[in-house]
Amino acid sequence: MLNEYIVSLLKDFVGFSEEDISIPKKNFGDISISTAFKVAKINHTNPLVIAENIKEYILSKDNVHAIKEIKIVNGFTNIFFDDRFLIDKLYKFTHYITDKRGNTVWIEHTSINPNKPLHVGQLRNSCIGDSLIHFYKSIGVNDVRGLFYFDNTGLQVITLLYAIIINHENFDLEGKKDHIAGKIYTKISKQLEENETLKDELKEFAKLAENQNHEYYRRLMDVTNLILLANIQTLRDFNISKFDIVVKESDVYGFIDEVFDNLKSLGIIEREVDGKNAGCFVSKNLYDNDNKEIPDKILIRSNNTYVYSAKDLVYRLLILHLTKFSFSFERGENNGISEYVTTNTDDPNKNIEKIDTYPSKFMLVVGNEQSFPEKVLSAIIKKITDKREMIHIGYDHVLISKEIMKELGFSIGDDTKKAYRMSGRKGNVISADDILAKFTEYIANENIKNKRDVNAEMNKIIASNAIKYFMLSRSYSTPICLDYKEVFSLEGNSAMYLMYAYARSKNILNQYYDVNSDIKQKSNSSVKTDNQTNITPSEKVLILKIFEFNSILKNIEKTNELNLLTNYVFELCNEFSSFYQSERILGHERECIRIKILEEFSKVLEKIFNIFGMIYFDKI
RNA sequence: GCUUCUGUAGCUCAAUUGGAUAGAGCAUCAGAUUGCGGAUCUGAAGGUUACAGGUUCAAAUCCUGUCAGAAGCACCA
Repeated sequence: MLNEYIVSLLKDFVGFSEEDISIPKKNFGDISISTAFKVAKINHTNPLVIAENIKEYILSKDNVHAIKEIKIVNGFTNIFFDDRFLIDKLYKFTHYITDKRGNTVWIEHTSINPNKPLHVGQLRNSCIGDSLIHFYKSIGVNDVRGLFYFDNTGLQVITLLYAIIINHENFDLEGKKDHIAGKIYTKISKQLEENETLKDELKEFAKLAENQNHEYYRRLMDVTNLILLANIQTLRDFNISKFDIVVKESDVYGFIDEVFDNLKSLGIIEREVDGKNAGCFVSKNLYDNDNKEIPDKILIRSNNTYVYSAKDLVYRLLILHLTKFSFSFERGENNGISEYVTTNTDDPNKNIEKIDTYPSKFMLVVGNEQSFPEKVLSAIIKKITDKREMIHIGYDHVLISKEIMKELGFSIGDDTKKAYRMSGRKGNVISADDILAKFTEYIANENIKNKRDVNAEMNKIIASNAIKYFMLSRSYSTPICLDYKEVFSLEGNSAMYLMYAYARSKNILNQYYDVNSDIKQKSNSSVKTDNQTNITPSEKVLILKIFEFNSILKNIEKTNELNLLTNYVFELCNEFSSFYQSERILGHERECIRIKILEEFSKVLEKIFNIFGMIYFDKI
């Protein structure tokens, strides 16, 4: 909005670039330009002189008199806009749309090992991934898809199956299958730690369960599918359901030999003749984005078996259309999971399809501890082609607090640690279901205490919003220490605060619409236009904050950091709250413009709620 | 041991990616309100950005060193 106008004036000014524009923290100006410093550095001149030049330049180009005043402070060029210009922009306000609409952005998140309930750490992953999907859609990218990797093979799930079949653990109990599986898995893990011979038996069992023609394999598929459905149900409770493509690990196996033969012939991986990796196929001579050498990574062991990353690589190459092979997908929503699910059958009765597009931008949301194998895979792909932009969204762990550990029944002793890592084997895990149930109950009690009339369904939605918002409001590199006190906070920068602000603005707007019901039908703007030529200081603060939305969206497109948006929306609601508290809106002589401000405010808020996948209400 | 990341108010986190006077929320204190040591509102206090140097108009941010913490470096999955 405002930035665009300044860019249009300054685009031919030598040394100017769009990044020089920023919104100052205090009342230095409506927007601020720092170009003078850059130019001064190159020319070895005084920045104050350059800033004066910029000022004169802008004023000479400003034919519509949009600018009221320009102040030079410490070398910054600070611009104050004319009220009429701001009002005009308010009535024409539209949200940022990217110029990369034709891009294909595929985002993979929440890869699941189906042997336990989804835990809060994975929930962080889901929240980030799902919100990024909504984000890219909201800025107008046409082809955005959510990918989901389903890890239904490997030792973890086979261990679970062993417990069910050989140890006769009851998987058919009433209840959510992921929770039943989690309990069985924790139990067998303890037994495995204590009993060495059990490990050998498990290895023998694994050979049978990996054989696709064996009964155990079919059973494995059945069990893991049931757990997957339970995991998906959990995500749906958090309003996370935008999965377009599901890739089952079991369907990757069919391609692995041929894809790797290809990689060998291309020289991407080489057999090591001597040294500690003798006999293995390794990736060599890879460089990361900073051109630093990446250590060799074994992909095929000396006994000709594949490591885990190998499967990952094959999956990635197929989905990115970098081999001559491609997945077959079963099409349709009837599987209860997503639009496309991989399959290895060629049953003519089923709706089998190929996907003939691939992403120009592939984003993977995965914990920071995975950054090494991820670097290897990205580097291999970069070696094959530079036509795929690979982005790794790494985030830090979700830890649990001492108090919660105690509550779960772990003896801490005089341990000085403040936070603990979760471990499925030990069973000190907080599942997403548990925290949602606990918080829902907490909200319900709060609402009874405050005599609010809120139904059970709403309590659950409020709880889910709050947890998601909490997860998203931290920058990715910050480890989250889970403590009920913090997650359950309904004050400050929390979802509850935003929902209240929204309900307040909606309340005023609805009252206005009731009185002025004729306006909505007559024109596409729902507000009477008036000839206001000035704005008050408190209005101006809120208007400028609303305009800032677009630069935030632009910035997120560049950095993918969603907490920029949580920070922004909190500040926005703060500005709204103080405006609401100090100024009258309905019945005031400035009613029209103030209603228009509220309309734009609530539109921005709605868009942000949608990005975060938060359900919102007109009334709370 | 090597690599990477992190270190900001008592606590939990921000800081437009090198910008102006480092900001919020809890907690604390002082007022206001009232059947409350509770709830709400207003305000205040709280900082040598782990430490020591360096780079420049400008450093929490970049470079070097030291200290502290976390993760990764498997023929594990």
